[in-house]
Amino acid sequence: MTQTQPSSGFQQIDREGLVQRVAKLLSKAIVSGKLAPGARLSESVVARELGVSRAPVREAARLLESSGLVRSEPNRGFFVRQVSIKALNDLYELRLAIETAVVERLVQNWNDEIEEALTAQVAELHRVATEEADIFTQVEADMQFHRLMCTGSDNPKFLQVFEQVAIETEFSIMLIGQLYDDPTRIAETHEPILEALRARDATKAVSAIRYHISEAQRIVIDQFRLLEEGKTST
Amino acid sequence: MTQTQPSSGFQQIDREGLVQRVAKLLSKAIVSGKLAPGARLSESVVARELGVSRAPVREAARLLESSGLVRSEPNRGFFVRQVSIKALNDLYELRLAIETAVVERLVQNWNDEIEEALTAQVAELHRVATEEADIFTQVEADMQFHRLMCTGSDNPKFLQVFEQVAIETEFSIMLIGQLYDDPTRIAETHEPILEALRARDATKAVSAIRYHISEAQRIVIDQFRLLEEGKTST
DNA sequence: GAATTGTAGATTGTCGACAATTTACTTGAC
DNA sequence: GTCAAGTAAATTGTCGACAATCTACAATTC
Repeated sequence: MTQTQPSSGFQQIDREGLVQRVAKLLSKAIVSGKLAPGARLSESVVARELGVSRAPVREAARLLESSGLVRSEPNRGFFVRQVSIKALNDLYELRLAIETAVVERLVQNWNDEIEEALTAQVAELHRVATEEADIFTQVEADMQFHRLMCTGSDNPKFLQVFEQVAIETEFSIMLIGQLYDDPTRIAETHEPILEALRARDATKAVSAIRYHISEAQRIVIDQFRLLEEGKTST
Repeated sequence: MTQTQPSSGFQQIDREGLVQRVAKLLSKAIVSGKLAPGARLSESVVARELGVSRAPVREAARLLESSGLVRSEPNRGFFVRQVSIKALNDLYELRLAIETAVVERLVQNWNDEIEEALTAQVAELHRVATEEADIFTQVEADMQFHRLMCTGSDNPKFLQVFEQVAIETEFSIMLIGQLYDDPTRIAETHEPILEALRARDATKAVSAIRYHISEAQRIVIDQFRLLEEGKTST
């Protein structure tokens, strides 16, 4: 057993398959730019580098394929998918569709538990903005807010789709995080959503999330365009 | 550009990995009820039965996991996920969110090519309703209409999500197909959507798709409830 | 010299085998 | 009789090896 019974405050250890760990490492390498877009993702090389067999690498790659980070060609292997401006646009269009539906459901399902969780997360967003310098932590906190909303929608399928695009989303939020001079700005942009939800005002909540995501979309794409120009001019 | 060289009208052959074929077989077995919901999906048994190694079965199972048909527990293997009334409800809520966004985009992107494809597909729906007795063929045609809409939205991510839930959707449409006495009814329910799109009337198109999906949702769930009651009383 | 064909090297696709883990059963104590 | 611990069978997780396929380059022809 994995420590179910009486339980003396032990933490769940590892208990995460090799596949998941490899997948996490790979996605981090891709998002951070260590693996160039379009680059071939050789199974043998990755396997050798990580000191594991090719089987878990293959499965991890297929996992990443379903989340859109890599694409596979039969008998040719896996390639790092390149994020284009269009891809980012498409990503935000999907998020808009999903999260609009999520907040609509949230207004219906609203309860103290959800309110507490989201309120705490906004507080956490403020905390990491002031106390933590690390951008990655801040991005994680941002993601967590949206993840909590999906969880609270009581529709696992919404959460599933969110997790599917989570890595790319994280990547895009990273771009925003680097843009804002003042990190507290990130925290503030989430407050109108929470307020509208608290008031259980569906119309207001929908327009709040639409505004939130559209703004993020604009910023991410502007920032990405800058990044691209810098790259081509080198 | 699926036709590059001089080309002498040959058709693309198979070119589909063993993994994909196994996945298709498994999903068909699940939705057809051959594999009971909640049942363990033993790698070795499936592998032996299909005459292949366990590796492709594993990968196929992981593929099905991302499409929600099976769930995996570490060190315990894969299990057939059971479709509950709530799961069907959730599925249709997701479809509603996605396809609403899709028709909104379709109105913007509308062009002759899309119009032709969708018109032809409605005609095909009528054809299979009258000429083909096979329910499966009819369901395939229904799916194809929605798939074409997603493709036409020019956002690959919408199509991706659609394909993710495609198998479950197919399963649910199968229930509808069995309900309608008159198969042409299926074809007819798609016409208002196409008409609204032709008129490039976003508001009308959205309400048409909402009506279409909501009706399907109602029917599927009623039908499923009937099926469940029949099962428990046995 | 350009285009096609042939060949060698590398890479993926699939397999069977072994180690780690879980499950079902038996045994023993209370 | 019930519960716990121990043990054996079955199953998954991982591995290294071989076959099928692709890629790049050399050889050949026009």
